[in-house]
Amino acid sequence: MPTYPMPLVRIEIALQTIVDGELVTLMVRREQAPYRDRWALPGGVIRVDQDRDLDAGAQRIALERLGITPPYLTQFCAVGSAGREPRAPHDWGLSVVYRALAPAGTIAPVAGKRVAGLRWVQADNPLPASHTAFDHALIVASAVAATRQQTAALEFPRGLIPERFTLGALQRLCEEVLGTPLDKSSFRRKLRDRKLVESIEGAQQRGEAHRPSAIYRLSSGGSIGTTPQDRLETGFA
Amino acid sequence: MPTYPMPLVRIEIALQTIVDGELVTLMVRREQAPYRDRWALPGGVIRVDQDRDLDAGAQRIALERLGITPPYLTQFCAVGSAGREPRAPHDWGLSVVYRALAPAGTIAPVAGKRVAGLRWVQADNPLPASHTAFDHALIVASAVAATRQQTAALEFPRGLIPERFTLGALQRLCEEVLGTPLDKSSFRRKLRDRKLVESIEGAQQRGEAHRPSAIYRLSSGGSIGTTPQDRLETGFA
DNA sequence: ACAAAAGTGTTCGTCTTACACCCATGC
DNA sequence: GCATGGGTGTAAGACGAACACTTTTGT
Repeated sequence: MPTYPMPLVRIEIALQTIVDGELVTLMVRREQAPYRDRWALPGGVIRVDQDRDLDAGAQRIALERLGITPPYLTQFCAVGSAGREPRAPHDWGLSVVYRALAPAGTIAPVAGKRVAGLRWVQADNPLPASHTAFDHALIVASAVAATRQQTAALEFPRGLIPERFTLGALQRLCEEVLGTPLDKSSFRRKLRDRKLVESIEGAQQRGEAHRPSAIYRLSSGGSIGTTPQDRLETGFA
Repeated sequence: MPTYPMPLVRIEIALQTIVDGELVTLMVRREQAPYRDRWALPGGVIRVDQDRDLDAGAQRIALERLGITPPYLTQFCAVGSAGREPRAPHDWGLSVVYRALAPAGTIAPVAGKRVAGLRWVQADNPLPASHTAFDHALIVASAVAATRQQTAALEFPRGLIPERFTLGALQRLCEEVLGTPLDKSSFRRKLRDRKLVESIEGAQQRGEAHRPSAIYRLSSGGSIGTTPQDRLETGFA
């Protein structure tokens, strides 16, 4: 059989976290054409000699470009067409987009290889299409919508949530992601009914100017994802 | 910059429809190694000289392999790793999986290029892993779960539903997809409340041995998808 | 008349929402 | 004491499941 020219395969990463009480996504300024000096998702080319699979490639690229190993990395979508990769045959590029989530303040990406600058972009104040590269503005908006939808359904996007937390902190986090206030009583009842969290024996948050709070963690069984990738990984649901 | 060897990029299609009142997925018998003679999703290699984008490639491959142009084709997930493509450098293959849906009886795929045989696989009676290729058994199960979840939420997977239908037929269709009976009154109330369907003026289904029924179509606004691809296409939700 | 499916209403229980209220702590 | 957030209870209402019922056709 003949061998056909292949697309250039890239991985892009939409890293989301909370900064100043708001959901933000990391974008980087491109150092090279196309779209030089415009803002894009951090990403890189897959290396078949280094990456065992797509997930491993995403981890490598996060490390190379941002100097971090995100705790939670999940495949989001793939976009591919002619006209997005001048280095490839027929200008044909394929990007597999990953979504990465990290708890507020736990992650400090630094500009790595071929990255001219970093910037947290607020979910509700996106960059105009004229300052962004490819269709990345659209992808960011879509990734934000996904994170909010998960949060609203209390399918916690694991990575965003610290190991140990108080219920108040968890509620604040959700409110920050969603950008809307939640009812305390309802929030807690849902957590209880669906057994999403479990209290850590004896642990207490003291020292604040108010009643001490119990410390919780996500319960192991809780919040099974419903994306194709989740289903594949868990052996379908 | 150096040019790296690229993965072999393929598109696979999970074509689903209703056969004999059951949700089924099409699989094909492989003519070539690897996994020769085992069952896999129909698919093919992307052609950067022919396919404008991934969607166009999926359409071309459906036509070449199955002789059909599915009315509804939506990206599902991407899987890629070393060890799944002997023809590629480092045995590295990347498959973008599409889900295609067609109303019962509207589609008659035929074995096309490099396809040794076709087979409808029932959702609740899947082929054992020992007879399937790659991770395609897992992907099929995952695609079935996605279709059922959409149906249960009355986010109709457009392609499965004919242009015009009676409410009874629509309910039967949902029951066949889900494999469980539904309550007529509840079903209709939901359709009404959420304005998912609209009746076609004056049209009636006559000639059956019972009361004639009104004819409906999906309302234009109804049932916005929530997959990343849906959001990208509609300019985010 | 009868079967068969269309189409509607009604009841009952569950889940959600919104709000009010007590509790424990640091200052 | 009092401000602050933790933690709980409750009444009103929305929603969904289950079931009974009437209507209209062809045979």
